[in-house]
Amino acid sequence: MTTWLDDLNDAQREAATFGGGPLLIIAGAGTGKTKTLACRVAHLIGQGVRPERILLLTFTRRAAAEMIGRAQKLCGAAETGKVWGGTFHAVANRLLRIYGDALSIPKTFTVMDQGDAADLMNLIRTEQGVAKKERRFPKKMTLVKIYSHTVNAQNPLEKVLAEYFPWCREDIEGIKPIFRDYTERKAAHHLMDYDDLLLYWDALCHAGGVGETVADRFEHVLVDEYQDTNIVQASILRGMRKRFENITVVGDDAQSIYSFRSATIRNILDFPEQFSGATTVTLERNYRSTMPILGAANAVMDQAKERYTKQLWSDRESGERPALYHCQDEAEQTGLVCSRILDDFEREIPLHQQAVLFRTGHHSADLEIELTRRNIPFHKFGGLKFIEASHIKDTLAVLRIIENPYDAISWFRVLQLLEGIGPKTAQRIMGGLGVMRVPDSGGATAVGAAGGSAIPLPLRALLLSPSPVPHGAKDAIQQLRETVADCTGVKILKKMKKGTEVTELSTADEPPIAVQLERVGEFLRPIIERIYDNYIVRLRDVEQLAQIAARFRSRGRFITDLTLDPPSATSDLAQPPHLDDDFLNLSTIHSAKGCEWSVVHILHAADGMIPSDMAVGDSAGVDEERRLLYVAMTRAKNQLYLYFPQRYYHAKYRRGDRHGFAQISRFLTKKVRRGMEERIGDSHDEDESRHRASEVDAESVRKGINRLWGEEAT
DNA sequence: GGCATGTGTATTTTT
DNA sequence: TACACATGCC
Repeated sequence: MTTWLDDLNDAQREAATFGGGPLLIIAGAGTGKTKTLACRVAHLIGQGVRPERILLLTFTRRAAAEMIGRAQKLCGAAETGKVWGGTFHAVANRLLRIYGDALSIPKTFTVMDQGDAADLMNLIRTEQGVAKKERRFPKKMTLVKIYSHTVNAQNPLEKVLAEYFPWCREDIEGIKPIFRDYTERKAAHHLMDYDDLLLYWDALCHAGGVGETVADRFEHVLVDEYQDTNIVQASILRGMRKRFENITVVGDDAQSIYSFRSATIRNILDFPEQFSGATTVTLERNYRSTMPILGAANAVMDQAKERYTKQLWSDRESGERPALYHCQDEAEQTGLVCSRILDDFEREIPLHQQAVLFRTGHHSADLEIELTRRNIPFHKFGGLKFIEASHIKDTLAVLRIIENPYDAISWFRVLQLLEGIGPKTAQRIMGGLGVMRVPDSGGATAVGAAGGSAIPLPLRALLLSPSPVPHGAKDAIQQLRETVADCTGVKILKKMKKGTEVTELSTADEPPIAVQLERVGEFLRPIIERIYDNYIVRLRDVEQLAQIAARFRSRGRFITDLTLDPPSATSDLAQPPHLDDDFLNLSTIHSAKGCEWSVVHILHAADGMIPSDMAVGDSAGVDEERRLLYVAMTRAKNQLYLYFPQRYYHAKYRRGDRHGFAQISRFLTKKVRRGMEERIGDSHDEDESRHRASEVDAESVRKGINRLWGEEAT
């Protein structure tokens, strides 16, 4: 028997060495889920399963890489890296590029992120003129959300509107044709949104013939974070398991926090029915947190009406109780967090063992400023991403029209960057180039089979002919033309034939991708300087993008990888990573999933923040916010701090006054707080906060006095 | 008609 | 901050 199995407890070992057939592992927070799954992979390989016949579906690429790495260490097999690991979306992309032919999907399809989807939605929305009606029509983002909900939950539009978007119910007749057009256009322009990746994978594995081929590629399928999968994903798994019944899913219903992405808890609850003969193993022993932390987290979850009963326990009895700080306002919260972090750092807890968690990306804005001021280095996960910045999208759009010249969204974006070209002219030009014309053979091979030498139609048209361009934009178009030519290795030759000038194209090898990006950067520089305020930073970002690109073999891989697995922190881009650097972690709670730290700080434990007042409309929303707090609390190993700023200057609370008083999060009930140590965040530790305290106005002084005999803001 | 520019406003979470 | 919408300019 392999010795590493001795490290596992009984339940973990049962799961890791389970023979075959469907297996459901209910794994509470910190119960060694990753370890168990990694051991299972190692065990399977040890049993002679070929690594490339194992499919490991995780929530992020990072999680897959970590598990495969751990498995490799355990079983020592060099080829462990051949395990297919990644997110559902990334795996779908990989399979569709191999087997897409069967569904007439062109190999060079472009993956759209949510922003791209919104752009396309907006284009159609404007064209159909629905926006002009007297009623306010749903905005592009709302349309994308409605669409995504509809297809991901496989729910009729009417129901989705009634249930999640009741204020858009009357617009249903306007929405229908937009969605129809949206679907058609994606096909015509070789575009796939995130939902398509799943839908086509589902179609692929349920198709006769090719479906068996795809499914038989894998002997074992393992799925992590199963509580956050949706109906389509469950269907994919059924399709993938028509012959081999070997499927393992791991999850925790108490940590389901992605219902906004149509994840349904039913998948995990109904697993035994969907895969008959399933064995269930429950992991209840928590190895992560001290008992006081676990007790507080359990007390939060005890408020939930419906839940899978499992009692997490830990033998880590010692340790402080979680602390709840009542602060005057956000400034005091910021000061306290900084002091605590530095204190712990002094006590030799490195920064990377500490994390600050919050509900939404901008909740950390004030803290980020202060951290920067005090020279405390940090990485931020979640929130606005590098890739979503408009100048980065501009850069990628140029690459994308070269990669997939039928990508109308990217053309539309790029053309409008040129001075003198707005939406109308852009569309006219696109018409002239033939971007809107679907290649005749209908897709499967039209672009792919053309091979390296032939230039796809729209590019050819751009390089050769002066399509209808307003005079003012002639120069700009010429710049674009030269950029595209340089990036594709095409030479534009002007020759005289029979007295008239003829333009010819000669193809050569494409320059390396780093060179292409440099060229695109050159093209964009004057544009970025013209249209954006803080262009210096943005230009630097574009340069940084070129650095990342250099790591990729092909332009296509680079573009797809960036949309499917965007760098989650700006610092992911720093290259090469300095391992000895110590960074504090800032993260949205969603992005903190699966992580753990010695010390965790949770900001803004106020009603309206956690739970977010966007989510308190129905009880399901409130339940999910509660689970969110639970996830945040259970990230902590040794110390947990929560902060409740009582006063907000936010406009939302403004009612004739400059500020408003908040209420403490409804989840921090008396019972929960009994397990915590409540502290008034005053100025015992630092000059800084003493200084702040002296600035408070009379009202907060009275407030502060009241707090001394326990009266709370209500 | 179509584009550039200015003003007001609403902002969750992510593949 | 980025977007939607309105106005003014060519």
